[in-house]
Amino acid sequence: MAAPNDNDLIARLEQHDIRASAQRVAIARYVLATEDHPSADEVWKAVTPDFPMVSRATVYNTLQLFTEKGLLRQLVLAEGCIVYDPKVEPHHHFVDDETGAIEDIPWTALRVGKVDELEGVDVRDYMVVVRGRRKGRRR
Amino acid sequence: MAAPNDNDLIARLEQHDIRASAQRVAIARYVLATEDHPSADEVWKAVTPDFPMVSRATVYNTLQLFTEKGLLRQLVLAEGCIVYDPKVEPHHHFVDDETGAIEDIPWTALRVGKVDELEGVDVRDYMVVVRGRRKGRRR
DNA sequence: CCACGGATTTAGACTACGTCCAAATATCGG
DNA sequence: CCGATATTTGGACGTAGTCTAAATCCGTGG
Ligand SMILES: [Mn+2]
Ligand SMILES: [Mn+2]
Ligand SMILES: [Zn+2]
Ligand SMILES: [Zn+2]
Repeated sequence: MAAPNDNDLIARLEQHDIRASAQRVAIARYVLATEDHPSADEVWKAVTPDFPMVSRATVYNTLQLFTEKGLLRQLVLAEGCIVYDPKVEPHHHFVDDETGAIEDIPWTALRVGKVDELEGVDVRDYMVVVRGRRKGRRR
Repeated sequence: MAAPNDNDLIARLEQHDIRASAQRVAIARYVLATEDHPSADEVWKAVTPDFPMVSRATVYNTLQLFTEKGLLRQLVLAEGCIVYDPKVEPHHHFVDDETGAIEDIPWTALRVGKVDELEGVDVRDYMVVVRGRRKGRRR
C-alpha cells in the first residue's frame, strides 16, 4: 500500500470526528495502512521507534477510539488466547456481543460454499463465527 | 448433560492413549461435559473446589494433552484478546497454522447461506474463519 | 515386598499483556 | 493571553500464561 502522507491521514481522522494529535497520526500511519492484523501491543511496538515517547496507555486508548469511530475493526483471532471446546466435530459458533458467551451452531444450520476453490491454501478446518445479540433478552 | 461417572471418563481417556490420574479425571469431569467454551484458567477455577491442590501448570498441560489426543478442540475466540483490522468492510479470514499470520479473504470468495434463518439471534456480523497451511511453502 | 525409572505433578518465579489513574501537558475558543 | 477542555503520560497494578527444577506417583521387574 502506498504510504499515505500525513495530510491525508489528518483529513481522514477529522472526517471521522477525531482530532488529530501527533500521537494519533503516528498510530494511524501504521495501523491504517498495514496488511497485518496487529494486536495493540504490536501497534505499540511498531509506533515506538517512530515516536519513542508514546505511552502504552495512549496506544490502547487510541485504538479503542479509532474502533468506536469506525476506522478499525476488532477481531478476536489473536493466537495465544484460547478457549476449549469439548465438541470436536465440525460446527459453527455464535458469540454474544453483550456477554461474550460462545454458543454452538450445528454444522448443518449454515451453508458455506466455495471453500474448496480457495487458491494456495490447504484447508484444515473452517467455521463461521457469527456475532450479535440474543433476541428477546430481558432489558 | 448427564454427568458421566468416573469409570466412563477413565475408559474414555484410555481409549485416547491417556493414562488416567486423579487430576486428569477431575479435569475431564468438568471440561469434557461442559456446554461452555472455557479458557484454561476457567477450567482451573472450575476444578479447584473439587480438587483443591491441583496446580495451574497441571491444568494447562492436561488441556494441551487432551487437545493433542483429540478430546478437545482449541478455539481462538476468547474475548479480551484482540487484533485490529484496518479493513472495516465485511470479509473473511485465513489463519496460517504454522505462523499464526492472519490474511484476508474477499467477501465474494466464499458463499455463506442460511445465516438469516438462525433463530433467536440478531446478527450484527459474521465471517468465515479458515485455518490451514499455505501451499507450496518451502520445507 | 522393594527398588527403580519414567510419568506426572507441584510451587512459585517469571513474562507479557492489558487496565487504570492522577498528574502533566497540549490545544482551542474567546 | 487565559481558562477550559482534551489528550497524554508514567507507573502501579492485576491477570493469564509459561517455565523449571524438584517432589511425588505408580507400574514393573527382581
Ligand atoms: Mn500480527
Ligand atoms: Mn466461558
Ligand atoms: Zn463449540
Ligand atoms: Zn481482515
